[in-house]
Amino acid sequence: MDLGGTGRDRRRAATLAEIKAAARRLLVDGGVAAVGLRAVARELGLTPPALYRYFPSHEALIGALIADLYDELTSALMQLQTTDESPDLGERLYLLANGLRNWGLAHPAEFALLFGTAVPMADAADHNETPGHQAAMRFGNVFKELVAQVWHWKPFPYPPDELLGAELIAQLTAESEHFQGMPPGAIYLSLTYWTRLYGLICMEVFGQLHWVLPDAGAYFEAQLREIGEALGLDCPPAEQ
Amino acid sequence: MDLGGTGRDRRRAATLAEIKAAARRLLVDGGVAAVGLRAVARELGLTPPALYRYFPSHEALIGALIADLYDELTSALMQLQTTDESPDLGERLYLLANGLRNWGLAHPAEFALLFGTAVPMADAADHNETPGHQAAMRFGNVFKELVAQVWHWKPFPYPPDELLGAELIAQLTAESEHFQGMPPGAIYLSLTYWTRLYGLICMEVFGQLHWVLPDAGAYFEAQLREIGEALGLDCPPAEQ
DNA sequence: CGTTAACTGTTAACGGTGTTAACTCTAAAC
DNA sequence: GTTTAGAGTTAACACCGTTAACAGTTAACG
Repeated sequence: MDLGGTGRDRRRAATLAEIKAAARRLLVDGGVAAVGLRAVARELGLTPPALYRYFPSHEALIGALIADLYDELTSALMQLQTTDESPDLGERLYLLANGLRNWGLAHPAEFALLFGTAVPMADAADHNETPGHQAAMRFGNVFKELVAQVWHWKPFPYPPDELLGAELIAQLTAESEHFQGMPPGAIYLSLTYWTRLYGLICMEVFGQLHWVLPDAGAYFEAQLREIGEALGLDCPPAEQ
Repeated sequence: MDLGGTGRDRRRAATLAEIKAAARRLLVDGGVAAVGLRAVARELGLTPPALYRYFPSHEALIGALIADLYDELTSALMQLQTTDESPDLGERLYLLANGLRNWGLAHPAEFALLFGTAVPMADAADHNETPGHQAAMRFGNVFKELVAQVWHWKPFPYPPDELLGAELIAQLTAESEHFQGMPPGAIYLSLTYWTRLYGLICMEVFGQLHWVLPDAGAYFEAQLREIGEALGLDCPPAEQ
């Protein structure tokens, strides 16, 4: 490791990292609104226009921050899996779910930046190839791949096609290649797992569950057990 | 109705309504960021400081807009129920769920303002008695009351206490009075219904489902059928 | 080595925002 | 008919993202 060298591009990379670190710092205590171009510049003793040598706009800076956060979350979840030695892939899914929740609870501001109100009316069909979007795809693939592994490790029973309807089956079949050849009914159950997990964590982190449950931890555990059993996984029972 | 009278307080109420109408208009095409104090003033030919005769701050204006939107959504959902003549309360729940979804899809900007990234780090325990919060409570009560009516109309089977764990049961029991005396297990199922519904609609409206399902309508229908059956309700089958 | 070019940072300025203070005018109140 | 409260104005402040023109340093090249 030859960090801090005198090379010019290394100095550039260093200040670039400092910028993103300052942006992260401002994000943590102050929310998304607090990470402004001038605030970041002020944080490291620079004048605002200097940042334009590193990012073409404020939006680009936020985008880079988003991409970094996605990658950080992705690698954290992947490391959580590889750490697990047991061959029980269901347990890995359990670890992934809890890992995502714990990350969100530990970093609410970052979580809000990544998952709060994403593209209400942006061009969805268009090829928005922003680095943040690519990082989000890599993040989504972590779940996709694990759930496909779980399926091929121990195929779980899934609802019959008649129960889901022809249109939904058609859509799910089109996505089969992205799920390593899983049948549409199994993809449906996997999607249910993801949807419920995502909704639960968002509601808890964003505080929309506090007005009915003071501590959503026990509720989350119960829900996780429920959706885990829907995938034929045996989960740890609730402690009495 | 004596609208448009020459009274001074009536003139005040009229311009107040105009302000909120302009804010709503800006919100619809442009998102939350577009509804600025100066933009609203510009919209109705006033100078920015004039608005301070009606709202103490920009934040208060947004708050009033939020409260109005909550009330609009609440009354829309309540009217949807009272319109239903049939004694099948399960169908009313189905109507409520679809009504919420349709409102979100029809008014994505308003939906994002109400349900996107709410209070990531705000004081939750403190008595934040903003009009928006009160309106949100009234909105939540629509679901609470209907689900309690459904329970007393046709009690549905619920998971045994041992399966949920002692801690969760304790929390749910504490909320029993808000659910008209429903047992904790039934409250748990009701909460599951709300959680899944909320998560589903948020993901669809915010476009976080497009990258796997082009049209989430069929998926929503299937999920609604699933969580409806969990409450012992017979839902319309999927059309083939 | 000396010159040139690229890069990093600066200052000054523009238009935008929310907000305040001081002032004018009009319409209700006594 | 005088007084008073309210609605609206202008001017200004501090902040924001962004751009243009300029200075200093540092690498590259003949």
